[in-house]
Amino acid sequence: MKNRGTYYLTTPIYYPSDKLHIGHAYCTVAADAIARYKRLTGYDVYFLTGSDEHGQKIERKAKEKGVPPQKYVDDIVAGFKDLWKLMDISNDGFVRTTDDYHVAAVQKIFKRLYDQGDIYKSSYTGHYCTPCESFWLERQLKDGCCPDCGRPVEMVEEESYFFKLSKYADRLIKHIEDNPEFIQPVSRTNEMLQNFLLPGLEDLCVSRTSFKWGIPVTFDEKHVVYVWIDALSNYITKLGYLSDDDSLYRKYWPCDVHLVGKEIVRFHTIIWPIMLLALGEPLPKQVFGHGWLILEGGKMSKSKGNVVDPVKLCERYGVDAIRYFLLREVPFGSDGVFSNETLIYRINSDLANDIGNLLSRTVAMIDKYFDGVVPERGAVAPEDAELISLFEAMSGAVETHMASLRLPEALQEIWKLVGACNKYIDTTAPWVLAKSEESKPRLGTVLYNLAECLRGAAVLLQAYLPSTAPKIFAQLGVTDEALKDHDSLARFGGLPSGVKVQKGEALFPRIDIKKELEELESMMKKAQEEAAPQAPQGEQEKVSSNVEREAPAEKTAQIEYEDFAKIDLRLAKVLACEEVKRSKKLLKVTLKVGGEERTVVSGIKAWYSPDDFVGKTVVLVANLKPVTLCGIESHGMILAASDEDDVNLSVLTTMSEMQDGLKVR
RNA sequence: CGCGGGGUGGAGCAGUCCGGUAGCUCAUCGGGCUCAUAACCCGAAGGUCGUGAGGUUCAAAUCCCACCCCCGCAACCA
Repeated sequence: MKNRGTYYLTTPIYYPSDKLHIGHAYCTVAADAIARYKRLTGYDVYFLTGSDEHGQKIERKAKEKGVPPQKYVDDIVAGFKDLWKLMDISNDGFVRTTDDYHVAAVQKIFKRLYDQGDIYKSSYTGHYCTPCESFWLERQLKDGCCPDCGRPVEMVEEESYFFKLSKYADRLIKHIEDNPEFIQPVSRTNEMLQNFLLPGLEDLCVSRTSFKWGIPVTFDEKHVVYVWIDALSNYITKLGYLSDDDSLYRKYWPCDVHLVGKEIVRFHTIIWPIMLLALGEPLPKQVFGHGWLILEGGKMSKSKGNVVDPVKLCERYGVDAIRYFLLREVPFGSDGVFSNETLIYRINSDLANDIGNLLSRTVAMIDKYFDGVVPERGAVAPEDAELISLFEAMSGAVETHMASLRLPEALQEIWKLVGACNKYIDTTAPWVLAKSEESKPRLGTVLYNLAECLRGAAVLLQAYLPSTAPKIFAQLGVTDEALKDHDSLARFGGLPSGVKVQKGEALFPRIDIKKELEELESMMKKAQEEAAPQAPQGEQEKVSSNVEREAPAEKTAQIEYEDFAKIDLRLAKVLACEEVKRSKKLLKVTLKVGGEERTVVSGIKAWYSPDDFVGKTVVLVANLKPVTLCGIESHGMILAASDEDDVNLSVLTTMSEMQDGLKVR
């Protein structure tokens, strides 16, 4: 096989605050298919995935569980590795940000950027807004006051290190403009330029003192390195960057593709390249932002959660069925829909009906008419020629699509041949040929052609369905490794006559969709009932991400009556209500509370129109700290009840008419 | 007027840059075949291409204008 050079690709490193969901699986399976394809076509591939293990959220979760953070992440990351093993992921490396080499390299990178003046300490001297609990940079202030609430800010000392993003912005803009391939799909390029790069970048906060679970800054022990430098640099630390042995780095960098979710394109196309520019290293050739798997019906995720668990899906339908679905269903650059129904339709039509059945009928006929021995190939009839040219065009067509990472289209090319074979059977009608001895040679040719086409499809399928391809080879009696090689696709006719086929199990059993959906339905109900008492550890409706270190919801503990009494609940009458412009969620409500009039901003626009409200009596948290939302100061909070997914929401009111201003207790 | 993407037969999409028979997959209906996993093959029905009896043109899904709706990102569900 020819050697076409190196190919380095990565997935994001996932955050082990929870188990992985189908979206992570999607990204990793896509990367795996690319990696396998590149290996198949003669590249020296390095495929990296991993885990991003630091941060406040992990620290907190570990504490809740009562285990050290390291132990906590060890357990979850073990689960990551199990999943990738289950899903036949062929990664060459797995980077953990708690690994020694990573920690050491990050510290060196941080120090280096500091030494050369790209990272500087800025002790936020001054601009803290107590009500907002926010620090502000000098230039963010409005007339010297908090840009959020407009109050004066206090001078408070809270130090942090900053990275001078703006210093390299011009160079990055030029690079992006000169290299249209850099951000894919191209539509994202505009988004990055227009929204972030051209308006001007803020310097980036790259250290924290508010938590400990991170990589210490060597020259300032109070600080740990914040997510950006810690997580993004994984792509080079794993290759030995700044270590004693950086041979992998020298071999594989710059990266060919960073495959990332569209939500983190920004970090990978702005922060990461600027880090590399500052380090004087070459930029990755491409950052590809894939779409999401959207769960059908939007936010019904938690109820579906148990089925969207990739482990459960693989157990139920088989790894390759799930891989196929993921690779086939999400179009280039946009989102795909996941539902049990679409999944089962895909499995049935493409896998069971088309390719599975094709193999089954082909092998069965060779069995029946030629005692299981692949027959000789005779003269080429016109309908054969058509099939053969399709075969010979296939690998090129797949290559074209793979070059721009259009995986669904690549698969479709293979299925074109599969479809043509099914039609070919109909046209040639082997069962008719079998009736007379004189058409036996023709029958042999037909069956040979079918077997050879299947072999060809299987060669390419090694990249996408790594456990199915060998099954096809086995049934066709293909053992010679050269016949599994990509080079063998250039010319039709590689399969030798005389080999024995081996009828086997159906590749993909057909699923009875009605029964299956009913069964899933009842499973779901059961799981819901079981899960009900506990806090649901939900899937997100949008999936795939790392670099998401937000504070989690706390469990509600019991409180004393005195605690409750601190809350001043009052009845309030709605005098006026209007929509807040430029806001999807907010209504501005004017309330009468006893003798007092107040303005409250409430996030209920999705459920109520202003007219619903005027004249109603609502319950107000009257002694809540005021905040500014969308430029309007809100004095208090209106109580409302809502279900888990915020599908239904109702504002609380009184059963009978009561005077506003009255205390609620 | 924050930035971007999108509205095409029942569903999901292609076609729009470079105007000229509206195409694909799935579902539906009819037929064919029997090698095969009730699979496969052929055919049919089904579309005012978001709206404006708007502009340009011999000709608009495609170009121009106005408006409506959806979905992301950003900013705020106290």
